[in-house]
Amino acid sequence: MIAPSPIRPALLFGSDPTPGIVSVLADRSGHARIWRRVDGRVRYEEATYPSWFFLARPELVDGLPVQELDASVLATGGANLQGSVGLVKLAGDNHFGYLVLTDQLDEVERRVIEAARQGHEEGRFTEPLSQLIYVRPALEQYLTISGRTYYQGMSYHDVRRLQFDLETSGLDANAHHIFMVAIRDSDGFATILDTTSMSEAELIGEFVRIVRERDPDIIENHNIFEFDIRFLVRRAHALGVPLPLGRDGSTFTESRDSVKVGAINEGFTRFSLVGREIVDTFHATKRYSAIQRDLRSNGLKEAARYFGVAPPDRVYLEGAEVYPTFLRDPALVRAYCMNDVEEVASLSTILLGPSFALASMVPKSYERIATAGTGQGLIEPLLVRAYLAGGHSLPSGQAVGSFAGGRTGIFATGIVDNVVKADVASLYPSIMLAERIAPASDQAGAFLTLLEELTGRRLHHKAQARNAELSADERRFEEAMQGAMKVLINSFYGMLGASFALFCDKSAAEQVTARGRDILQMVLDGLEARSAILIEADTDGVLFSLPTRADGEPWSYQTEAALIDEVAGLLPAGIHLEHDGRYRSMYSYMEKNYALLDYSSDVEPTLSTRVRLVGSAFRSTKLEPFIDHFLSQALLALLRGDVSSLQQLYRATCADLRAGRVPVADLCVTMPLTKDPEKYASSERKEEPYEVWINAGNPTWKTGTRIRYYQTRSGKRLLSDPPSAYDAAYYVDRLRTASLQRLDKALDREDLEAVLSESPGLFDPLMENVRPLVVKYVEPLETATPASPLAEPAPALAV
DNA sequence: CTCATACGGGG
DNA sequence: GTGTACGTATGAG
Repeated sequence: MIAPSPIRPALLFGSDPTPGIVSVLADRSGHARIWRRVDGRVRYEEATYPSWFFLARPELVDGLPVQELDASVLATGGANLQGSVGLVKLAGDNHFGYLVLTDQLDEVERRVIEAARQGHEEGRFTEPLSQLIYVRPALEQYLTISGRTYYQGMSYHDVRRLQFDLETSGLDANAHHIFMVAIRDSDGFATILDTTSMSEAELIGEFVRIVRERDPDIIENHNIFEFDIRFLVRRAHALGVPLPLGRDGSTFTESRDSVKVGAINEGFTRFSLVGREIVDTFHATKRYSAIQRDLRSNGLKEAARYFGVAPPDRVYLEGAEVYPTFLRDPALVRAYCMNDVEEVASLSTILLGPSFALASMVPKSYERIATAGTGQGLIEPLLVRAYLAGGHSLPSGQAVGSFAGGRTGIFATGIVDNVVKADVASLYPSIMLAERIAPASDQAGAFLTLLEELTGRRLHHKAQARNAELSADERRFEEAMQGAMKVLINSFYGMLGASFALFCDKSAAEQVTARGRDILQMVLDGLEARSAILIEADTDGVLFSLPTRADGEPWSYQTEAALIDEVAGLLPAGIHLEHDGRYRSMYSYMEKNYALLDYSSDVEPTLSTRVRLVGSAFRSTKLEPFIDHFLSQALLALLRGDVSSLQQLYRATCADLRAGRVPVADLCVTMPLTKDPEKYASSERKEEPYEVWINAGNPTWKTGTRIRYYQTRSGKRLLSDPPSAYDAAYYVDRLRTASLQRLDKALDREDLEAVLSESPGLFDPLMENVRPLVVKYVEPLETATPASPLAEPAPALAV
């Protein structure tokens, strides 16, 4: 545990530093149940607290036993209500001018809603209910008014995290069964149960016993909500096995919730346990890849490889192969299943660390912070806590509508060398601080105070994270704090433009983006004036290329940094331009779609580690594997300026195809059958995967079945059927079409067609003479993205 | 060509 | 009562 800092601003962490809270359950009658982990042991405590809500019209509590209270009771978080309803007149003239305190929230809220309905009927006021009362979930009420948060003084190593993974005979809990479960936790426990030595019911019972014995604070897996828990609950119910996994012996509860992925809210069914937090690395992965566009799939295996945490001897099995493999080689599937939970443990360390640290600041449960948006999800609860403690009236939210966003544009496509990335550090927060831009409704001045506090503290934590005098655990704690603060700092702007956020302010948001566009333009002008070739700009950063030096020497980091410093000198005070990466070359394909080649590739030109494919155009998971592989190799050759290699590669691939040397599995597409047979039959509309499956003599299927098939001369054929010769001409054509499209911007059209030819043509250019193409747009394709107010600038996750 | 619909993940 | 949103691939017309 980390001792609380002596200067610990309540604005950021809440006023009560009670350490070690790992879970809380609060009800609407003012009872809170608290689990704390102190020195590794879990203890249970209870507390009482007043429920609260903000109110716009005091007459809505007329007829209730109202007791007028002074705002000073709020600072101490207490009020002795004893059945009465506390009413506090708040300072300032924001919309919600009153705070109501009660220990019978159900009854009081019901009465207020009834009074509102009557008021509407009698025409005394017309505001919708949301403009009359502002009420939060009970758990947030407890944390907000008590000033407590989760995980004070804890590092990610101080909580016990348990990962479990089911292996099943299929995806449908009504038709399939569980045959294996792997369980591990962050304190070194690991075990595997399977049906070679017990029944499915015994396996579930044993799983329950182990989880209760290990008593984890956090339970994790990849797609745990949509798959593992749902499947477990269904099978346990069918077999009559109880699942008392909560800390009070209760079982899962279900609720509809949503996870914020980029600008989007995705619905999901949340399963919850009393006293424990449940988080999903699938959600975390999706949230990451919505921002960082070079993760190609959100699947566990792909994500683990991407973050470099896949064990070197990792066992890979196709989903459909898992159960058949278990029947003949259970040991192999045990290894596979244990690899899964190990990867989940590593992924959550990387992706959920910032959410963990945020939970020590924001008055919400960790599991909800892990799915929350940034503006309304993180900043608003901090401001509401500050307003509540300060006894200040609260503004109400409204629809914001669209407004002009960041400056984005593409200035050149093709293959460019000597590429540098520069970006303005924390552009929007810096603008808000430099220009003192805050919501007009922030009468208490909390917005900029918090932002300033966070900016200063983050630098401190960042420095401490590199302080060699601290222990490894302390340094990890410091790193997590600075990462969490970075997320918060980048979230302030998002709240301004978020419709129905209490403190939203369209005009303030517009001021920020307008100033941001001006500043980026200054950067672009400054770079161009110094002979840089602009490639692409997006909100707060720019990719540009430097022309080959007159003396033929390569550019060094130092000269690039000096150039950026020069341009930085043109910018207003408080705005910092930084060198953010350098690349040997780049293939600029479309806006936000490009490939980058590291300088280290000169030494070691290997594929996967040296070429970074960014953007959805390169992401398509539906390509046949051999095309996907070819394109990566082709891009590597192009980025190295080696057109002959590209041609050789193309010809070799075509020759392999024609000679029947390409394994059929590399030619297959993989498609899911997501509709059940009845639904497909009634949809009237023919879809290839279903037709292939039916034509192969399969009248029915289970939903979720994934099939793989390839093209033969006589039609599509399933990989699982007896093998047949594939249609080489078809695949040569597929290769050519896909390559012509993806490499279109890299070479002149005629050159590209000559390079991608199977045999030499009469008028073909010599490969030595084919030069990669660069097209500069005279009129830069400039845009001020019609702002989706929710598309916040990437709150880059600290990884 | 344009328009409409389904998909992302888990065994 | 507001956020069923994003970008892409496929099939139908």
